[in-house]
Amino acid sequence: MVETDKKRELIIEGAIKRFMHYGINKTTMNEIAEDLSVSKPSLYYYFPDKNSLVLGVIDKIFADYFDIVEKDRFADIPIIERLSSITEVKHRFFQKYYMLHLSGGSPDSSLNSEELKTHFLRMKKRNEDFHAEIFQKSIEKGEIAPTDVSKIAELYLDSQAGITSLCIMHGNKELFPSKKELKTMLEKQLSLSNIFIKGLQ
Amino acid sequence: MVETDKKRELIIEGAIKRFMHYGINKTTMNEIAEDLSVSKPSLYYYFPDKNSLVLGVIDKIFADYFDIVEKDRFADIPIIERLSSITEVKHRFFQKYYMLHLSGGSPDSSLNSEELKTHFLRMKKRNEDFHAEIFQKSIEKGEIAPTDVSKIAELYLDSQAGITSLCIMHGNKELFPSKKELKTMLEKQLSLSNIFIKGLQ
DNA sequence: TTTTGACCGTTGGAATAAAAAAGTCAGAAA
DNA sequence: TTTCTGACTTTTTTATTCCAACGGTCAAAA
Repeated sequence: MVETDKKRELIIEGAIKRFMHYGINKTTMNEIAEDLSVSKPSLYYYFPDKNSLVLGVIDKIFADYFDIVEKDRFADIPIIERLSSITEVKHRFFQKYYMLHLSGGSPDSSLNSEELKTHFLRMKKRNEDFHAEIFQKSIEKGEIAPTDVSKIAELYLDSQAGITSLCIMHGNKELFPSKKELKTMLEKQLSLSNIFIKGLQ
Repeated sequence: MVETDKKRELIIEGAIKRFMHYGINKTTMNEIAEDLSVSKPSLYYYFPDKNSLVLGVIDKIFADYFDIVEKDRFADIPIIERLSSITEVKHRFFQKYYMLHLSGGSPDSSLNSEELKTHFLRMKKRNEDFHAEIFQKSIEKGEIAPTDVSKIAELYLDSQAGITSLCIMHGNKELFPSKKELKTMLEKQLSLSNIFIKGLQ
């Protein structure tokens, strides 16, 4: 069983490599199989369908994200620095996995299953809870005034995601946002984050 | 000449009615002409092409918007109330002209000419200048701390537009956002606006 | 100056065919 | 028994064709 999990991990990593370069829709199960020097049915032995594989990929990416941002969960860091560092992590992930279009709410996929959507909502919820906790701790430290941390966390994340969304929409219709756009996007997110926190004091 | 302008106005108003209901792409020049009980070449006598007509329509809508929001430009109103009322006006326009997809940066149009884009940028700039002025006056009144009002106006408007953008993207893939989505969108924009202003104090 | 019927070149959407992808299965290999 | 595969079927995507409908023009009438 542990061998099986290892294989699943290997497949997911292989899939990620392809997805990062060509996106989910432009990557076929055959290509993933060939990369790993196995047959397509082998893939289907470990994943019942492409959807499940995509789900596995997304799970791994989010797990990596949460691993990083939750690392100093209990460290005593001013909330402004805390959120800035999270924004930068998110920015790295955004660039790295841009081709998967994870920021659009649903990934680059006609495999636009309900399963995937609910999964996304779970991730969003987890991120909101995580941020709510940050706000809660900050309130207890007296950095910011007491509020409904759930609501505020949602609003904060929406305001940040909104900037990303704008960047994607207004972007040149190229495949990839330019370095310059990415830079101004990050700057805006950091500025907005700082003003937001200040507004909660 | 003043007669010509009147006719142009009439055509624009007729076009707006169709655009509001069916969007720009799904409205034909013939339909607009028939609505006004004239022939298609008559339209082309007043507007060289559909692009120009669309441009006229957009100009009118934005003129209406600026007429309303700039009305109490010199009134002594607290900035929070000021921006709230602007947000609500914008919200009304967003709903009313939703089918034209003016919020997406470029309108619902394969007529996606450069002319149109630059025009949009001009409108955006004007709105930014207008908001910068509001921030500037607010600084002079001592409501908020001095800052780079241009930068702040841009960031403020991006944060608001970002929420709209999210609402459009995440929305059910229906033609029109639901009443509920619209309501939460407005609430988020108002909350964010208030926090933003507080963050500038 | 303004308006029109008749006309032309282009385009976008429906329909179809062709290609490629997802997914299955009986059976072999380990 | 668990893992894997070649050969297969079914579904989806892409390419192609075609035609109505659209944007746009023009000579001539009002």
